[in-house]
Amino acid sequence: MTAPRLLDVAAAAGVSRATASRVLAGTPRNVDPELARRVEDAARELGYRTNHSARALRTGTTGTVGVVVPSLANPYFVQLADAIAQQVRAAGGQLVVSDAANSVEIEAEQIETLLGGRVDGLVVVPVSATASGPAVRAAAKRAPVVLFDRWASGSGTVAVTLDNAAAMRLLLDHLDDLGRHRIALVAADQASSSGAERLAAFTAARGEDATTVLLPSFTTDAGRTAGRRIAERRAAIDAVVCGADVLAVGLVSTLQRSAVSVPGQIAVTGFDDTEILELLDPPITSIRHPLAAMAERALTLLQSTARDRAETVERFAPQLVVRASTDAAA
Amino acid sequence: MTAPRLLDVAAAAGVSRATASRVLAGTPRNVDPELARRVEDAARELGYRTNHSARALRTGTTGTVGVVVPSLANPYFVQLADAIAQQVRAAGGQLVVSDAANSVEIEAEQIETLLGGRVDGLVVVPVSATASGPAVRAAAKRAPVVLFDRWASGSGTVAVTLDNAAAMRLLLDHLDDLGRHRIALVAADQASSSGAERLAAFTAARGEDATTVLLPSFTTDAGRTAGRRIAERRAAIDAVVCGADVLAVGLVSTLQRSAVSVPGQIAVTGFDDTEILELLDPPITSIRHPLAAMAERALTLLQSTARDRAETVERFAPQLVVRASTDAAA
DNA sequence: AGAGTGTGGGAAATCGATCTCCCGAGGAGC
DNA sequence: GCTCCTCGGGAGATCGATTTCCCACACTCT
Repeated sequence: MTAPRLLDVAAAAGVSRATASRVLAGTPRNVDPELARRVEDAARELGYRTNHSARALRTGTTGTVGVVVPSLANPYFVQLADAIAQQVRAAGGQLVVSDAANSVEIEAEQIETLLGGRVDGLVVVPVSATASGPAVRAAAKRAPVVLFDRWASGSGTVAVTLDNAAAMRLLLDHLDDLGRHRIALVAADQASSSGAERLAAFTAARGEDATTVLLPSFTTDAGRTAGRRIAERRAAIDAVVCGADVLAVGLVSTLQRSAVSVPGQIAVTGFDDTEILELLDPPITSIRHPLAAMAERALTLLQSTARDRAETVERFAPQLVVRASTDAAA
Repeated sequence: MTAPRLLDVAAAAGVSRATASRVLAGTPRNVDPELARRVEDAARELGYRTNHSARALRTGTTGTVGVVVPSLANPYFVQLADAIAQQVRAAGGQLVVSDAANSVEIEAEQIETLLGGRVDGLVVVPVSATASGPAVRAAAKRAPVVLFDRWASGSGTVAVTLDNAAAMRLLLDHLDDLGRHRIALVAADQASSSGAERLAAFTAARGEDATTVLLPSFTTDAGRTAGRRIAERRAAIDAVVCGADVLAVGLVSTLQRSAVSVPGQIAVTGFDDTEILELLDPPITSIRHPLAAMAERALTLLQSTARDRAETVERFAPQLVVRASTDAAA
């Protein structure tokens, strides 16, 4: 009762292993349709499944892609990983996801494990724009690597990201249109490229002395802290742009607790358009990433073995999703 | 510049491939310490990495475990998968996670993909206590399978779960101790074993005519709906037990919006102790699963090839985590 | 009819690590 | 001093699919 091998299928169909392989693996080689049918029938009858280890050994590819994200506790990264998983599966592969626990060291370990393991390529959402570079660069020598959502300097690798500057402009213009001009930014994780870019874009648009609250990490708890500070200055502010949804959720709940109405007194926006936005009343305006398109592009880049591609950053267009936290009519 | 093979290491160390393999793979066979050192040095120097495809082909095991969860949109399942990932990595393996999108059909597909793929064993959190059985049973013929967190009848497989009845008792006793006796249950997904068990335990304790609100799915939105219904009956109720944290979150936010104070007028408990509990004020009392211990047990079961083990359910003891949603002093 | 062209399909090498023999050397026992 | 045993370690088979030759046959063209 051992599993049937290609040899068994070939024998049952009365052909050689070579022919059976050509038929089942779909090698672009002409095979007599009659033989092909016999092989397929035999395979079906025997319940044949190709042995991936053997194929991997012979072809040198595993059909598995690895992803390293900063933290799976942030639902945005879960969504992101899911978008990549969709693409990978559509291509008949598997995805292995690792969590870097927001630590550059653990990130390096995870990258190492995945590479030492059995992946054809790696998609990395780097924890830090500076400190993640070396590990990624080292990894890129051993397998194709693409950065995703964030870049890391010194990585020597392409990055597929959102156009954060454009996103910030969308948000600010939207708030301006609503007559909100005293806008504060609540930003986190300046060490990440996305955090830094969002802050930079905000500062560029509103000037150095616009109110900003900088937090260490993209967590809801940090959003709470920000909420307290914003509540104190409620008189001077009529809108808050948050650098991440998780921040916005914490912020809104804290504001409401302080009897600040949203969007009545202060409008709030998030960033990333995760599902947790629906946790609160009101639902929160946010920026949607074109994750499917980005994931597709990332996988295309992984496959094109152009490993000498320069350290470039591709930016995808964001989309503004208006909800009641900025426009009560929405 | 091709990757070094075991042969190269053996040559560099002046030994045979067999010896090099014994040293590097740690086969329990005595090897001269001097030779072992030479092999290790050579391996390090050459930057040797064992080719997992070759090893997998030869040994017939891949070192990869697959997990299928009902939905990664529910943070509890993300935590659960993470707990399993920890254990698997500790054992030097990899984890592949799949999302069944709360559908029995997609679940069957994912199981099929993982098995066809390259996993040594499968951990499944079945979507349905009845409908998931056949797919699991079929899978169990091809590879070791362990159910996790929920069981499925007809699966012919062991399940490692929480003792939901005990958990419900913990919650009800806690509420009783606080003087809350008019308790309602908000439950979801009766098709899952956990949903059904929680409802059954509640009914057993409080009687058939205790207030229950049944919802189709474990989502925050469902929690909102429940919130509206509970708010209507606020006079008759002083506590609500939710069958899942995501429900509690939606419920609390809706109650508060309806000017029902928590825990003042109505105490609320969750289930699963996920991190989103901290999203709201007040933090929500919940039940913590001993996920690490459960994951460890599940992997032990996977490894013991006792595939003829009967269809049994192992239940782990829950832990009550008291927070301000029931006891404002907490 | 013979040479040239093309096409389907088989035999055997190959991927790299592991594992089963089996041999040789050194030590113990009588 | 000889036999037996133990233990380290090497040669080669093996896992199963892919892929590279290369042969054989059929058909066309001169």
